Amino acid sequence: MTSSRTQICRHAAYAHTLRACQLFSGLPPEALDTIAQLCVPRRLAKGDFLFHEGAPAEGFYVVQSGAVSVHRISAAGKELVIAVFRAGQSFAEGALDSAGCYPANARAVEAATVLLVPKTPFFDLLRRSPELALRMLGAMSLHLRELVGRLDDLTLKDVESRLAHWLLKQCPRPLTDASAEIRLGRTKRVLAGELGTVNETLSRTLAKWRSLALVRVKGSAVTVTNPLQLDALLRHNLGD
Amino acid sequence: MTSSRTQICRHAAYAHTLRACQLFSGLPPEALDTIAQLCVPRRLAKGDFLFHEGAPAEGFYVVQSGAVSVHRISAAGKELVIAVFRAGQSFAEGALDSAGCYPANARAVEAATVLLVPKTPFFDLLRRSPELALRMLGAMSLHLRELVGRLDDLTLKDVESRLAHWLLKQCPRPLTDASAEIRLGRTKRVLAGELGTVNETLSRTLAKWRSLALVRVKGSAVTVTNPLQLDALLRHNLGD
DNA sequence: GCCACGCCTTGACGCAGGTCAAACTTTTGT
DNA sequence: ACAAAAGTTTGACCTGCGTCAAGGCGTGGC
Repeated sequence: MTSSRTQICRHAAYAHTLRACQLFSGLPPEALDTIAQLCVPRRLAKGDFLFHEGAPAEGFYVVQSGAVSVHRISAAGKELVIAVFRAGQSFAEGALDSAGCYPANARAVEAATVLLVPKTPFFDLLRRSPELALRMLGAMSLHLRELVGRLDDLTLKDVESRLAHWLLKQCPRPLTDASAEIRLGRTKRVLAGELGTVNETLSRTLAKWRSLALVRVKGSAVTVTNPLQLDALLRHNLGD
Repeated sequence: MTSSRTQICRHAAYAHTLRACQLFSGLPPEALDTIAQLCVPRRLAKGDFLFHEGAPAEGFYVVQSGAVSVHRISAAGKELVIAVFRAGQSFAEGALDSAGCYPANARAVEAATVLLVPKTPFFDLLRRSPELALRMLGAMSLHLRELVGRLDDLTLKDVESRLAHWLLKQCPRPLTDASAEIRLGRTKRVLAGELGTVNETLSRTLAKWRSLALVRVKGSAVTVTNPLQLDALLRHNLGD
């Protein structure tokens, strides 16, 4: 039957995606296959929601391609970006616990394909494979760390520092004076959101830096003329 | 030998503490005993550090009594409280992963006793007991949720709303007009820290509410005269 | 080509709330 | 019990940044 053949072919592709994922890399092939059997693919156009806050959790996800933003929306209608996940990353592992509701929204910020790993069967798998469970623990621990990082990004630094920090993270070699062009890959309004501010403030900050010759801006590409200088500014803002 | 007797007695006490902990409650007694065997007690005076950011992780902890604050210190020397843990709660489960460094500091905000569950032997236990691993996953997932909650607490609301929200969480029956006395159980400075502000602002907010007869304050006890009114104020702050 | 719509930029303005300082109160150690 | 230390309150001040509004720039439709 061709259908079973395409089936097998799909599963092989899934297994390949899973192997590329931090969470599962290095797992024995048969384990990957077992997990691949469970996976359900989801294709998302830009802007599509994968799930909403409070919706019953079906499982967790692995990104095959594109980008998915996990965020919350406040009562006042403002959006807080918790994290953006790209190919090879997994998210919503927290959905595995009993409560069974997603605590945030997920929406594709660009066209994306993801694999859903359904909760219940995966749970059974976990029960039988401590090794896998340990990996899940590792992944969640990592998310915990990143979340903590985001927390003090948002609370301990002013907008200027956050932007400097973000730009330096994108630089290939941040601690040299080699100028680097950075394609934002998103609208400035969205970037502002990720940094916990609004586009006007972002614009002003870039304008200020432009006048100091720290950066050059052309459309949605920012050239950091001298990463070292930017880093110095960052340190000065914090340490003083 | 008396020493072995006191040993056994200690372990029994540890097991008791563990059972009282969300993470382990309902586990079969022999499992508790096994874990209790591993535990190392730590006694902390107020202000003592349990561990520092970047220190090699020895394991995770269960609070027996008192309170421990997990926090980071920014380059500028400011302190961000990530969470405060009290009797029956466990923390630093993230330390179990490979990296092996604590990502934050832990300090007793009041005199406390905690049990250290050392990483390596507990890891072996996990490897043999999927059930236990699943519980750990649940616990971490919970922490993840709380952290997310903290994230938008800190970013989406103003201080007044955060305090209102916090007080309402402490009310036994938040959506009635039954006045409730709330013992803060911590210094106001610490509470301010947990809310992401400073004591002056906290003080001012309470003063404002006092003048509106929303609360009465006596020492470190706050009486919410009418939770419904406070809730209305909260909704107004957000929704409008 | 031209219009319209969305983005980006810049200026003006207001305010929540952090900092500094000074007085008062409560807790703690001896 | 008393002094020292820590916590709390209040006032005055200042600043980062969010909001509103007005104009410029780029892109796609027709």
